[in-house]
Amino acid sequence: MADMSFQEFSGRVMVSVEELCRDYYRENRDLIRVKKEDVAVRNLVTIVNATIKLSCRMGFDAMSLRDLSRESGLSMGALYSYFSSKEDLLSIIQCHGQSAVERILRDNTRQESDTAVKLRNVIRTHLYLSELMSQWFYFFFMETKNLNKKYQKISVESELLTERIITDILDEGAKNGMFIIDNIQLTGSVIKAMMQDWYLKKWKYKQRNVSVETYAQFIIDVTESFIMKKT
Amino acid sequence: MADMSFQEFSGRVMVSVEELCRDYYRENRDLIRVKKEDVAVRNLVTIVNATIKLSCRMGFDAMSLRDLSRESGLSMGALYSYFSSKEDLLSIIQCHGQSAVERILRDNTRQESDTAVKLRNVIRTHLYLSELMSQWFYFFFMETKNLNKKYQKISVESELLTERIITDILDEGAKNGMFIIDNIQLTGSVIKAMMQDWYLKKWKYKQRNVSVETYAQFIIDVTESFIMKKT
DNA sequence: AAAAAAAGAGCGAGCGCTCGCTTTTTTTAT
DNA sequence: ATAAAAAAAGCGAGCGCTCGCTCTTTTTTT
Repeated sequence: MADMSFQEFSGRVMVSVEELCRDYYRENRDLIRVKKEDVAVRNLVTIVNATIKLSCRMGFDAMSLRDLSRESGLSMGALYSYFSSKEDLLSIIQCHGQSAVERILRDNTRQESDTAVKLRNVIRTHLYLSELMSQWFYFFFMETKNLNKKYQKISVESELLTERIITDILDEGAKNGMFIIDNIQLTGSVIKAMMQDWYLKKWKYKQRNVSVETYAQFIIDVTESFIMKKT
Repeated sequence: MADMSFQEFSGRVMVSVEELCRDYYRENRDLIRVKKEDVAVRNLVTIVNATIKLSCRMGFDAMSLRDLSRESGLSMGALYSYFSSKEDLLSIIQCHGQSAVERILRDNTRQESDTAVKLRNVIRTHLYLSELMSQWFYFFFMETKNLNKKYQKISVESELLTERIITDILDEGAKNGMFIIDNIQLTGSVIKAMMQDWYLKKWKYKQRNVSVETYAQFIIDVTESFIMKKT
């Protein structure tokens, strides 16, 4: 349900980081030198959170593994029990992180018959999530360029999927006569651009005391004024 | 004039890079070990262009000075005749680059009495410029975070100035009754966000064969549908 | 229940290497 | 011949990463 509270959302996200780490652990038991799942998952969560935090402050490239060691409280050797290279660590967070985001979005946008309501819900849900995971979203955006080709492709597909979710709704609305849209793909692109600004320019909106609810409503207003029939 | 051709624009931009380097050279004759202005400016242009090119490919941080040496055709020692540190090089490009952009924008958006026309011209001009200097704009956006506090502040002010140019026109239109706008600042923000998407997601629009003219017109349509009186 | 043995997890000095930057040598232009 | 400019060589610091070792926890034996 898209109108759920921030608290509910927040809970899901925290659970999600642990799930993400557990997924990674189970898929890579052979590479990870730590055998006990509980210990491994706990430390992975610490490592991932520390990486996101440092990367948002100084960039993943500029972050040294000694920085990460200090921030996470784990030694160099311990870190390398969980991943095989610095590049590997980046891929893990990008890949598993983005699929976690997709899962959360899917779980939180239920079926809805009215197309206009559906569009509003999707915009709001995306924005709420990007508020709660703003550091993750910022990380995804800024660090994609440092990935190898394979993971870069996955990242691009993730970007296009989000856009697709929007354009599918726009398409439905155009077909059932609820919306009037000349260029659906471009419309989807700019909606995504406006949503993206929320986490790329967080400092600006925070400084101006713009809440995510205000921003979401504004994006919805802009969108609807463009696609709804003028009466 | 905002409706000038791409060729005219292109010329101004190229001249501008040279001007930028000449300005920097004249202001820092004492620090630069190369005495002949012509030689110095020619090499500075090469260095700056190579830096932008490599930074957009791999990020400024990841670019080593040996990479830059290879790309520019100048030796390590020669490079350090032109700037005093890698950080210094970043600051030079950011600072002189952004003020060059501001100058170009000022020179190319002449006075215009009709507020609506003025708004259209500004949007189009910004987009055209960001197309011609897309690598520069991308560089400004991605590398701001690596600047020291002083230059970071300058960079933020540059971002806000661009927004201000738009909100001033929105304000004028709201006052003379041409536009109906509830939240001028947020409106300016999302216009800027949409414009920014053009150079942040260049790969996407190129892949879809969206021209900058098409995109500009679309942004103008979205904006006007939101702020113009519905008739 | 206590002691012994084994397995798991963590540590951090140190390796090879590349980085930003400097100094020395060579080339070019006047 | 002299000075300017560029190339070449080299420096120490800090990087990602490894590995020998220790400490902790669990399992086995008595």
